Amino acid sequence: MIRNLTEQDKEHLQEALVKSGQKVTPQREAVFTVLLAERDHPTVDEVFHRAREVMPGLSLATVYNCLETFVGCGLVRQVNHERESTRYCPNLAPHAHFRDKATGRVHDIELPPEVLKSLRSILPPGFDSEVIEISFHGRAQAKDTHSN
Amino acid sequence: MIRNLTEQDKEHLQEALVKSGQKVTPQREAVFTVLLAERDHPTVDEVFHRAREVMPGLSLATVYNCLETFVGCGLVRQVNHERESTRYCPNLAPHAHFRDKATGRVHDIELPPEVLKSLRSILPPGFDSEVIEISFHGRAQAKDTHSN
DNA sequence: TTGCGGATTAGACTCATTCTAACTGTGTTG
DNA sequence: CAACACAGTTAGAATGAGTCTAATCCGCAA
Repeated sequence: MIRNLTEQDKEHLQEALVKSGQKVTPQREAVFTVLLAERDHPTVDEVFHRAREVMPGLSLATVYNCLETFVGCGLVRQVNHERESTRYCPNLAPHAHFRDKATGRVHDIELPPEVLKSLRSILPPGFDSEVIEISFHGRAQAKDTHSN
Repeated sequence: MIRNLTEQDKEHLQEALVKSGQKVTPQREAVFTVLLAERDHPTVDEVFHRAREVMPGLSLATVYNCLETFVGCGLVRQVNHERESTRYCPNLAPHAHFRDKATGRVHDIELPPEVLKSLRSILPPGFDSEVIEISFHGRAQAKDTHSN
């Protein structure tokens, strides 16, 4: 179910947008709401269909635009797996992704700072990395209350 | 320059193909040769153009087929970065990839077993991963004699 | 020599994403 | 108030990596 944004979420959205010189619009609120409602790493198309239930005139192009904007101002992360459609994830804490071979679902895997550090340490001198992406692919028999 | 396969490389190719019930063909040899000649993680298109210099009639579809076959029998790995074209890499040792923001080049980063182990350890029970992909994205001032 | 099956081929097709050009809505300036 | 600027939105066209299809090729076995 898509519920409304909490005051806190709204502030978060507004702050991030305004900080990077952009506006809060109904479409952006709708898309952001969808992302927070079900943290299951939806594709653009999934976001589009969910958001349409709330805002029927919304166009696919706008969903692409909104998501790009959010990525640009650090509100959400893109998750790519092989060449499948890009998915979006509002979890900003450093984490890895696990993609279930059987269901296709993506699960967040917590990434302890010391593991992150050991990863950074394998880079030879002269290599300076801003982004590290870690993705597992395999099977999960998890009961999965929440795919996050 | 594209030089011929060494005897060892040929055996490697033949063994892997035959083991999974497939044949050595001139096209497969040509594509494999290209991959080994310059280990710069070429895209399908790049492989196609390089291989054509040696085998002008070669078709793009065949290059796709060959590469898929090689991946299937464990001769090469696919490397994906965001939604860019898939690249191919004949380095089978466990390693991470570093993608240079400035040049777009992909460098292999050695992955020590203990780091790999610590990565595996972050998976909650019930998660069983066959493949781990690690990719860095940033800047490298490396002198780069060899992008491998 | 005929037939079988895997491999190759050109070209059509798919589909996520990007681009384009028109339009909207809001705020600003004269 | 009218004209304008301008970010955001929109529908639909365009792009391009990858896949599919159907015809052909080729080596080998009967």
